[in-house]
Amino acid sequence: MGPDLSTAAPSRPSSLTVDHRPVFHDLARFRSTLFDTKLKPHGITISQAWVLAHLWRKNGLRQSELAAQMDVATVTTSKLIDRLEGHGFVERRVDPADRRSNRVFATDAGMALVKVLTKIVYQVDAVANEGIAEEELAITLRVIGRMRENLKAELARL
Amino acid sequence: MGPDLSTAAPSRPSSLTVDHRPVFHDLARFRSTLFDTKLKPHGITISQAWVLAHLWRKNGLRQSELAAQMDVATVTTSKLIDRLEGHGFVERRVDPADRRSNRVFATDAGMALVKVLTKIVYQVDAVANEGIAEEELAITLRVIGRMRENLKAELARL
DNA sequence: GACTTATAATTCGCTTGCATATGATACGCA
DNA sequence: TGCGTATCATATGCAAGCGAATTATAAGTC
Repeated sequence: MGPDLSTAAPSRPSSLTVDHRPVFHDLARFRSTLFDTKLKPHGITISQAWVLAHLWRKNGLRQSELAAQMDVATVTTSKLIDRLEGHGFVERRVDPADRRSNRVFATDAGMALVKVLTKIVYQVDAVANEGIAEEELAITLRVIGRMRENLKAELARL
Repeated sequence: MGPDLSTAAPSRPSSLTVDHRPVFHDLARFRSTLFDTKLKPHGITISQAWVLAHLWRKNGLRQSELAAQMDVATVTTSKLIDRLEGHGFVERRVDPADRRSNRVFATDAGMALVKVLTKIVYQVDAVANEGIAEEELAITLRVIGRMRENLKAELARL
């Protein structure tokens, strides 16, 4: 006889409280799928689009800075940039001051996509937030942010 | 000049409200990483563990039923089961009543891992929920669940 | 100046996810 | 009975993550 997943009553709410399934994981997956569907006509994916958003705020970031800002491994940004570069949304230039580094610059076409991303974020949020009270939505976003920080800190500690 | 991501003030809270980064995606990623770290000594990943949790509730599910319950493509379960089977946590038996189907059965070793999973879920939640009021946590979990349903419905509609 | 150590990016190999195509079996209907 | 259609699992190929190993360059130390 295994642990009783169906009647477990934790002292405080946990992710199992919802329906004993990985809600956070599912939610992120569904969001990504919807984003990718909406972005497909523009030739990018949601992960690639976030790279452009970072470059929009500060163009010419080094790949390692990009990785740090996105909390992602450098190898991940490396491949994202490969694809963005392949479509002409971004270009790599070796940093003359440090020849190990690449500076990544969004092209005009790349910059234009940030506008598209912003619009689509609101579209996806509109779908996701349907039927949720504004007050509770605000609480949720704050709590989610805190959870991310908690987990990030724990992973850094390991 | 692109859209002003830094000062956009939507009429109601959106995922951009937090810090203009993909919080939901980050959160799921961090959770998975932490889960996989904790599960590694047991020889499974979090995705594989959820398969076992479903079999714990009803052993002998068909792969397509498993996929439907997990809201995942059948090809995904197929490969998860490959790996679980390779480690002896699960076994496939052709359904005598429908020779197209496989019935998937968790072994004793597989069943034992569900207990481990449950414990680790509470551990990860404990980290994630640090410093969050119980009332707000409850609201968040309910809201997250609703968001998942909203997105799932939209994806089904497309 | 030579040596060691640290950092930047990439390559390789792995897991999870998707879409699409294929082969095998089941089912419905004429 | 047979034929078309639907369903189950898998094969293939792609994107996004990760860790570990590798190469090139910088930086610090003796």
